[in-house]
Amino acid sequence: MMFRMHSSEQLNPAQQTAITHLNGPLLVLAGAGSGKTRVVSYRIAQLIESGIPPSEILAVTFTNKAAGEMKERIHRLLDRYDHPTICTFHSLGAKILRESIQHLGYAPNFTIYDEEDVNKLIRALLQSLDMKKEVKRCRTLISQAKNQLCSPADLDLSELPLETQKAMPEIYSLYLQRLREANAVDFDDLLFLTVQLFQKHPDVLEYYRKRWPYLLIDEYQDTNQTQYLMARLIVGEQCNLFVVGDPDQSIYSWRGANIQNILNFEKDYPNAKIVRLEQNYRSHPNILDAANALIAYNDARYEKNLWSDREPGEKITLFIGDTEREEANFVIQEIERLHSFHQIPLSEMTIFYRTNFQSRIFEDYLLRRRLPYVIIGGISFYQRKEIKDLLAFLRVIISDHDLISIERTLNLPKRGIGPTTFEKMRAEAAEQQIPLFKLFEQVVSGETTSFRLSARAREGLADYVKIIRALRAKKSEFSIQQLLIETIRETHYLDILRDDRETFEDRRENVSELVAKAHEWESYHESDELEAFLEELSLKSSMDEANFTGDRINLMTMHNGKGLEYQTVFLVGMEEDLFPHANSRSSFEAIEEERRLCYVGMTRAKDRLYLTAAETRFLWGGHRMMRPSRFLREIPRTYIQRC
DNA sequence: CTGTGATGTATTTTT
DNA sequence: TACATCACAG
Repeated sequence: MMFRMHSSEQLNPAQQTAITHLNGPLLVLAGAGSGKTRVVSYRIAQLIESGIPPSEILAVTFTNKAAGEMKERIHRLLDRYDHPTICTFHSLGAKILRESIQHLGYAPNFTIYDEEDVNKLIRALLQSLDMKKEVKRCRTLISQAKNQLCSPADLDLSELPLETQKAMPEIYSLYLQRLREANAVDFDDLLFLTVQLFQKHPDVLEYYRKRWPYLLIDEYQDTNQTQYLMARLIVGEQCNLFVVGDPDQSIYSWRGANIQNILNFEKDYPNAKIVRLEQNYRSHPNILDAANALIAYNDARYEKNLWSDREPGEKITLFIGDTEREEANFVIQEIERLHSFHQIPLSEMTIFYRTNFQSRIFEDYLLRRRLPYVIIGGISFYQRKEIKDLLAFLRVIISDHDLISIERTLNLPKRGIGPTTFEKMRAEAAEQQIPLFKLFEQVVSGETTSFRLSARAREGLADYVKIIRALRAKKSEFSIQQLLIETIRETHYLDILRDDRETFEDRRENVSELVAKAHEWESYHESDELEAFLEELSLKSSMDEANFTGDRINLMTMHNGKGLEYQTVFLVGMEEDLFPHANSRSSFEAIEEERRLCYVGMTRAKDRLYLTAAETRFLWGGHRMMRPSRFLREIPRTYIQRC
């Protein structure tokens, strides 16, 4: 092995086997804390050392954070080489579509719609069908259809009201039509359309097969049907597929992840090799054995025996308070105690909860005790209204088609153009088969007279068109940052914000942060491609924006905790209907997934684990009696001390 | 079209 | 509890 390895990073035999694997399919079953990221990075380095050009290697992750960490590791190992492609599934889809989407009849400057955009689109569409209550359900159904690569007709609609069942096919096709009209794709399309592209155009597929003969996939247990097929298509007959995952950490089935993908790997790839990483380098045996005992209650899994050769460590502390206030108070006291008597840094302690709303009470107590903390996840910077507004302007600068961004910006500031007028113009543009913005220009110039507008609306529209045109004219000579500043000035955006005096200061700060970010992006990327900038931002999640620096207590959902580790972990709200969540009660599979989530939470802890609950809790607008979570019963008493 | 106030209803997890 | 949506008036 030519690349340098730190002596502290000696490899065990199983890791060694995985890393030196060269061709053909390999599944690495990597238990929690077994050195998974290290194995993937070393394997990439090993491939390169053995003469494979870095450009022929593609490594796919689920989060930008994981991709970033992997890149960093590889750069450390092999700084003198070109880098392989390391990205998330979604950005891979975006990259491929950016290059080749014209084969599917879209323009390459397509916009990526996020959840909010999609909601707006569906709402508008359901309004015309007089079923606006079903927005959420329709969105989920459409998303499921795309994630499972089936038409909505193949979905199980039996649970739904009859009306919805009947309307679904129409809604779906209308939805697809609107997206095309807007030259936009949704999140699921980044994968769905990529697979369609591969299936309909074998020559295009062939190109990508040759480009990346070596494919690695991290967190394979979280792949959905579309991702599964995408991988299958890319690896082709050669099948140099290296996947890493842990079925016990599959926690995204609600987003379409299919745990069978990893459980059936040997069947899908008949000559597959399997390597098990069972030594855990993270946790004390007490914690690990407790987690093992819990997860053993699940049926759908590979048997495995994760072990650790560390000292047994402390027992898990269980605390059940009378109320959620008492629970929070206990947690904060323990944090203070560990911090001052055991010198445990605040940043090495974390509070994990099942649902976001639970963070509030802990925030209250942390604030009261003046302890620094950070909530990871939650609303992302890029989901804030003021940020979305400004980015929507930038999108309109790029695209004539983008319905949602036009709708969003058209009335900023107020121009007397409401939903009715907007819908009229949208329909007219669709009728004439021209981009919406083109129609605006025609209306303003008097070319189109097929419908009338109020004088105020006409004036407003003229103003809007003038502003967008002016900004477009400046696009090529201005940097992104300058363009952003110009947008803010032209639209008097700060004045718009000033209308709400409560939030003005915060929002103005966010706006200047965005301007700063644009500048930062440009200096880092040596590119002033507005399109690339916007694409990167639309694929950012709240997790990517999370700031882990500084000595602060981290608070987050258990889902967000995956992939992290802390010296001390507090798993709070261990109560039936909260965890496992009430919505999982009815299904056996759903309960198993909750149990896996608990397993993930527990195995984040290196030295200390606390499980806490409350007997009564303010929930659903009233005080409710809570029963302890079944998971508490499933963990053998020998590992637990009651406090 | 816009702004206000009241009423209702939802709180899982998110790339 | 808190926010979103809705109805109504200006």
